[in-house]
Amino acid sequence: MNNIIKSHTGRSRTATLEDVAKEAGLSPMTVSRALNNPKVVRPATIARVMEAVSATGYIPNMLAGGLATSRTKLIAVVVPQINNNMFVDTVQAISDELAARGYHMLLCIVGYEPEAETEIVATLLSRRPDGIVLTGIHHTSELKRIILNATIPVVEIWDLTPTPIDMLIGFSHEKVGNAIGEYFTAKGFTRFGFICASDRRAVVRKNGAISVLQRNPAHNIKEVIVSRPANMEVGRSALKQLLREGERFDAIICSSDTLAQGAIMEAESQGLRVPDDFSVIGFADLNFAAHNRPAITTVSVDKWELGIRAADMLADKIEGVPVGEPIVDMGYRLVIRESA
Amino acid sequence: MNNIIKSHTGRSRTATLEDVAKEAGLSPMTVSRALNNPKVVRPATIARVMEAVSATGYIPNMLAGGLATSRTKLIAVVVPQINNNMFVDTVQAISDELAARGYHMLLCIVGYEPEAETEIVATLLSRRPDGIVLTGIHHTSELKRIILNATIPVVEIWDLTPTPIDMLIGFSHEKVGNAIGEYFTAKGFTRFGFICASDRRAVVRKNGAISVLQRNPAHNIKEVIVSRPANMEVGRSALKQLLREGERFDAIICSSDTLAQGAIMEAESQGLRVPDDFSVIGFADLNFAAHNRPAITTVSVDKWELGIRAADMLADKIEGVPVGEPIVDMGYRLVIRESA
DNA sequence: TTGTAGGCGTTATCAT
DNA sequence: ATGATAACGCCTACAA
Repeated sequence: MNNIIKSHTGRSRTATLEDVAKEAGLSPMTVSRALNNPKVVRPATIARVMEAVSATGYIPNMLAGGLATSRTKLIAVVVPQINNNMFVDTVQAISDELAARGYHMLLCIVGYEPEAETEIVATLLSRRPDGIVLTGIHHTSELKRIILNATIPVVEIWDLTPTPIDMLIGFSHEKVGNAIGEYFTAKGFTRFGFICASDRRAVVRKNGAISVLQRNPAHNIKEVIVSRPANMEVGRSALKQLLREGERFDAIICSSDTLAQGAIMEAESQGLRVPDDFSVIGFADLNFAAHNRPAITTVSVDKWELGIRAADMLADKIEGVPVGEPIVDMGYRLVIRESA
Repeated sequence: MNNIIKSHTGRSRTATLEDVAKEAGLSPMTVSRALNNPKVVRPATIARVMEAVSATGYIPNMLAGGLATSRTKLIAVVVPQINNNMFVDTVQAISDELAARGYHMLLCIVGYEPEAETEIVATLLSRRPDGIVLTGIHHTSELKRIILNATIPVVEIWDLTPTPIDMLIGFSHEKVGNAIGEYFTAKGFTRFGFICASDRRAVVRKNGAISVLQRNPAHNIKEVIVSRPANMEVGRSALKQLLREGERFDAIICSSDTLAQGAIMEAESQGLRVPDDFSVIGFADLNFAAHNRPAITTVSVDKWELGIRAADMLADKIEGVPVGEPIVDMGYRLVIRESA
């Protein structure tokens, strides 16, 4: 198969619609229609086109197509991190669903600084994506301005607010925290240690829990804020720190299952037993939580479904399919296992 | 700021170079140069342009730019999965490095079937990426044909072969297996259980180990091949399966640290001690391996550095910077900790 | 240092 | 059902 076209300058280039058209003895426009809107083309013609396509090794140029139609079939996805287990499921779900609907995913990993996010999104928009997924609800006003100006569908994920930029799917971090607080209040616990990542949503969960725990006058709370990444090692050393001064706890409340796993490891390495000596609770129901020893009590959110639905909301809106509620509360589930 | 331009049809559109040019009283070409090649433009002119840019809210259109220059500043990255901990570090490293060099990342998660990969890469090429990262060295010949025809720089990662498509950075899975086999041979172990993921590279590692272990006539090997995803739960149930018939082992060889962690959990839940009752070894040195109880003995590869260098090789080649060796062996390191 | 003309590869629109 | 023409927004190449 000879599918490198020699241009008149002698340089080889990749085949274009026009090359295919020549090969098939048709006009470029007919070839374009055969490829994108076959219903309106005679079957025999389509066959000729297909033959010419494989003869020339034609691969459509979506830059040109996008320029002509203002539709790129590109979705930009902006997340703070992917190597912390929190967002990978959601990202993979978004990717899967978008692929199934004929979109490609431009993935941007921007860290936790709104300013960095703003700068990167501005460059992203120069790709003219059909839609954009943003993590969280806290963005610079500059970012909001840029996005609104681009008049592009947006889904914010992983948080909740009555005033999203456009669409939103997530859950209330404050209520997650409240639920944890209520669970331990009901148990009559009073001495708490928090191991909290230094990101905004983790802090909201922590404060949600504290606001409930404080209703009990006997409450006693110690906090350790850990820097990212919130991995197991960090969980271990945070617990070490909490335990250092001989303090005793009823429960250790961690802002992720990874930190909880680390805390449990550290406890056991100090000869303490979870939940006998104290309880440990995590967050997110990461894939190991149910199978840890002890199995980790946690608050579960359906990260996969969240991604699927975010992708669908976006694709629906782009394609003019009526989107139901633009604000979706995915809820959460307190999953009681062995550790608390 | 009034930055929505009304076109003559009355519809609002986003600003173009021409809008900026009008605003600044210059030609579009001068604006383009001020933005992309400021050295050749008078500073005062640049200032006028910048003012007009922010007055109009101009965001460059890279579709048009890419069409004109045949350079997109886009890199396609193709990986089988991201939610198994194996590839996330590498992907994030690639993303970081590409961003630093002014590229965006089109991420495709294609699973483990070469045919699916082929199909998706074909659609990817219609974005005219400047380069492409492929995971592994096993691709369909169709894929190779398409890619060679596109004459686009390629880096294959996470494996080694003398005959890559273009460039390559990775390590030898067979040698990783050999190293594990030799380690246990030296210990005089003879009874082995393998917990192996059903992916091609994992199987190569396993066979690399077995080929060494078999030199000892007394060897005794049981295998469990687990289906993806290779998470902790799967590791637990695989060990359960190995132990079911009362069989005893000297070592359990797992194709990832995640499986190893699961195996250890299961062992302890059955009252067995690692490494007292048997050793367990993993692979990849995932972030929890060093901090597990017992700390997991594993084979470490520098996943982050691999990603950085893959991105750099690609960017260098694209930009005409001389790339050194097109085939880079990242090597591996047997990290002996507590579990074996 | 700045401007003009033409083309990158596709599709919308109007014509046949 | 198919074709011709004119955008889409930018940049290369040449001109001033």
